[in-house]
Amino acid sequence: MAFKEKPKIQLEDFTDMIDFEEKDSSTSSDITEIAFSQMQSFPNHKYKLYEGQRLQDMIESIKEYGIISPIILWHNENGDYIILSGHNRKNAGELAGLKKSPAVIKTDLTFEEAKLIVNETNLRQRSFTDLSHSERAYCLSEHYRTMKSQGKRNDILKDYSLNHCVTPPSEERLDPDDSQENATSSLIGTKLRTHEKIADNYALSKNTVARYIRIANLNESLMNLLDEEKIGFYAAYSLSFIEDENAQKIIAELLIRQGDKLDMKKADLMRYYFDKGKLSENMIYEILSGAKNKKAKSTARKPVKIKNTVIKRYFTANESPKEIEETIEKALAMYFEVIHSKNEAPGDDCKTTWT
DNA sequence: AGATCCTCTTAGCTAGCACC
DNA sequence: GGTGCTAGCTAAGAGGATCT
Repeated sequence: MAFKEKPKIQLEDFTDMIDFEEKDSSTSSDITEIAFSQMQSFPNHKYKLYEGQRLQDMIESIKEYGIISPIILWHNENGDYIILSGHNRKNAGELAGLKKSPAVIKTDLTFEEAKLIVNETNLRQRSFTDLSHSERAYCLSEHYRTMKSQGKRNDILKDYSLNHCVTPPSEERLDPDDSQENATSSLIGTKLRTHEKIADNYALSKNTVARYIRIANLNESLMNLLDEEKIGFYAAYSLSFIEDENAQKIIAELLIRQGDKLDMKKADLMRYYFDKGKLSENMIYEILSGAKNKKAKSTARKPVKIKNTVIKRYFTANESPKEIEETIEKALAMYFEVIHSKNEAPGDDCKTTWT
């Protein structure tokens, strides 16, 4: 599929993506009726369709009232009608026995713009916390990539908002006085701290955003296992460093076959052996089965712990850990000074023994 | 920016103890 | 011996701080 190149627009932050200011009058927005058979899913659509009660409710609603909110379609250069917003409505509509749906047809979009609309409309229908880990990873990595590459399209989102009677998540995003700010962003100094800006938008820490973006590197099978909680979030993060398609495939297959949950320890171990170039299929099997459960001994000294009963013997409850640490350090300095002076003392052969 | 380290919280497990 | 409570330990999950 060939996508047209459009001049790049710099994007400062998330508010830029959902600026409702009408800027592009070349895009048609009339509502028309399109047969479901003509509609195609967006390529690599990562958002899962409703299931269970939610789907049933949607089908019942469509049977009673029909599809009230038009599906947004992208009529691309190949003449295809690609769904930007409305995968669930199409699915439920078909199950309700309908053959067609009202639709808003969009033309003159780049693939990146289309993808941006898919992400944003999905986020407006469902809150971020409702999304599965894989959907969050996809959404954040796309958001990150878009902010890095820049570009936006506001008119479609305006249409979407009008057609769906959606209140934007934040007043700030719709503030008409803010239009200049929300429009194409300035060219200087706005690409810094991308993770932090994204983190602010989703109420996450920047580290969590970075972890989700890494997790987006996992293959589909591992993503599904993550969503099914067969892999912990942090275990998935460790696996994301295993940037080998075949290794990821083997891990997923073995996990599915064994039906076990992959914990952080095993995931860390796999990453460790991958980094050393020793993560063979056999090694993966051994790690998952528990036969291989320890990294090679580290040469780094392990931290020394002092039991609470010892601490209580020498320190009061008022003394902070820092004060205790300082006192222990001074005591050790005195101890080694005594040892040193005794060893140096002339004619003194006997060494002090400490028990 | 990305990776790693460190710290805090929580849950699960175990040992020790008192009581019946 | 069985039961219940408590304290202590460990590992995992989560997020902030720091390093490269």
